[in-house]
Amino acid sequence: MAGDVFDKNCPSRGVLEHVTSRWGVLVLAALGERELRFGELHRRIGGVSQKMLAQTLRTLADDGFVERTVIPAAPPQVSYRLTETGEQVAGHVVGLVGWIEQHLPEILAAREATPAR
Amino acid sequence: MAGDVFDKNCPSRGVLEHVTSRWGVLVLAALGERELRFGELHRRIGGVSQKMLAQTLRTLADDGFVERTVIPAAPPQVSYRLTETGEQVAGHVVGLVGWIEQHLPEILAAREATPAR
DNA sequence: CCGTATCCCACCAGATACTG
DNA sequence: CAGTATCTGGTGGGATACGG
Repeated sequence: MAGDVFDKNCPSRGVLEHVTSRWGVLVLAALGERELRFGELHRRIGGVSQKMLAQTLRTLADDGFVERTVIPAAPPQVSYRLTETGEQVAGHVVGLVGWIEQHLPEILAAREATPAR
Repeated sequence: MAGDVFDKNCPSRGVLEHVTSRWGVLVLAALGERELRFGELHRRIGGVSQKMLAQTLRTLADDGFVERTVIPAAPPQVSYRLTETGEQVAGHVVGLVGWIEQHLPEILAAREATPAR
């Protein structure tokens, strides 16, 4: 009943791609810190367009990782937070991202060492 | 000196994209189990083309996560294994992938629950 | 067996403009 | 503020064929 990502027809592939998508990772990492509004997310995640942010939030919401809350007001406010399962995936993502940030120097050093190509 | 993935100009972005790329995740997960030859990787990771597998292995090797070993023989053998830092990233990736495989049922259930769009 | 070389295209994603 | 609409192009990635 569990998935197998090595099987090209397994639906876990899709989920994995949503989570590890270019902006998906960063959205999960950002929401892993705290609940954020659309505009806050937009500012927090450098370089993301409104279009891609909205699209990414939608697929993550569809998979049940993110919850969207509309606060009726003028101007309107929409807030995003992780669901319970969202917290769990985000935990793994945050761990991965944190590791990369920490070890960036040695990775860049390895790249320098790469001979001509 | 550490990276910041939320900064669009930080090089950690590039590393993150290599690691979380469509095939990068699966290569790391596969090599997390054991050292594998090119052909074995090709069979293990369903749906990957030779081109993308070679390309992915190259960028992961450049970042110092994977080591390529040529065994002179006829027919030639080329083996891939994780480096020490590679073991560490792969650990996080394996954790993430494993979580998704385990919780696939509830994620799919959440999708079903998604109203019309 | 382990790749590289070419060709080609879908679609991901950016830019810009517009709306409730 | 929080999006959607439209247009457009770059590139990730597939198919096929060939070479060491």
